[in-house]
Amino acid sequence: MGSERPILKYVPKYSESLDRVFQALADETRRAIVARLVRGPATVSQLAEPLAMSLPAVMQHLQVLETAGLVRSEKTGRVRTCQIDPQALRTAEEWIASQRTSWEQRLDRLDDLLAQRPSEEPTEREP
Amino acid sequence: MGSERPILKYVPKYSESLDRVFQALADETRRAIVARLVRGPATVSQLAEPLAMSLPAVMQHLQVLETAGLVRSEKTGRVRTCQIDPQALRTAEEWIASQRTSWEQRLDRLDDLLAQRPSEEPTEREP
DNA sequence: CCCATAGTCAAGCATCTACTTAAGTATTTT
DNA sequence: AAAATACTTAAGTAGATGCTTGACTATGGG
Repeated sequence: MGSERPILKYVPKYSESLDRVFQALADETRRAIVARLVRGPATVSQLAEPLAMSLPAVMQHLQVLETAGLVRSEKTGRVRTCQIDPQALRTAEEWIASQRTSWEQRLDRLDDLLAQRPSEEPTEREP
Repeated sequence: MGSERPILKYVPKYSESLDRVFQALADETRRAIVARLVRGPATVSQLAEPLAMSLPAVMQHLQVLETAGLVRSEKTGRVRTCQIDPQALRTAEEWIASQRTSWEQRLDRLDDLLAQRPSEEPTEREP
């Protein structure tokens, strides 16, 4: 109650695409598919082959990966060939990296403060 | 029936922790909490304040983040103070980076091949 | 002591997920 | 043309998720 933030609540909405990418990567099967495709294109059957589940299940995972923009695929004849699209992967990596950067910068500022004033009350608990 | 892989299917199981981290990051509210904590510790109420949901809902998100190892918290008196634990974030970043690296190495090898033999049958479905 | 604060616990509920099986539809291959 | 291959679609299901409300428990002032 102490603070005077705007009445309008901050409803996060700015990036559904990150939602989809992280959601896609949150499943081990889908990470396995990504890891496979990173080494080169593959057909649906090739992707399914080492996985302990039905073909339709694999297709559903592929759908999730495609919706997330992590994989693209193209059908030629009766064969669908899949490959990764590295852009979405980069987006996810960048979000994490930017958080880490903020964190590290903050630690640096903290170090500076502590170095300047060795016995001060820690600034930690938020102004 | 072309291939002769082992009957034993490859059941992915090696990293539940990546599951939990990516799952945690797959929600915009939780990413907002991480982004907030990256700038310094905060109490549960402070975290909840800009979010358009009930306190218990925020607690549940915090639970997810803690289980994923992204956040640690400690209760002093009646106040619980939360801070990020950057290690889990790094683990996720490293997984993504390792995939990107594999992808880039593969592209490099492909470039080499194409440079050596300019008019050969393409080894891949790749330009 | 009283009561506001800060957080917790427990149900309940509408979705969403990750599968499954069964039954298709195109394309080769023979 | 018939059979095999490579997906695709549809429908169903058990369990996980993201929220809610209501009741409850400590703590810290006044």
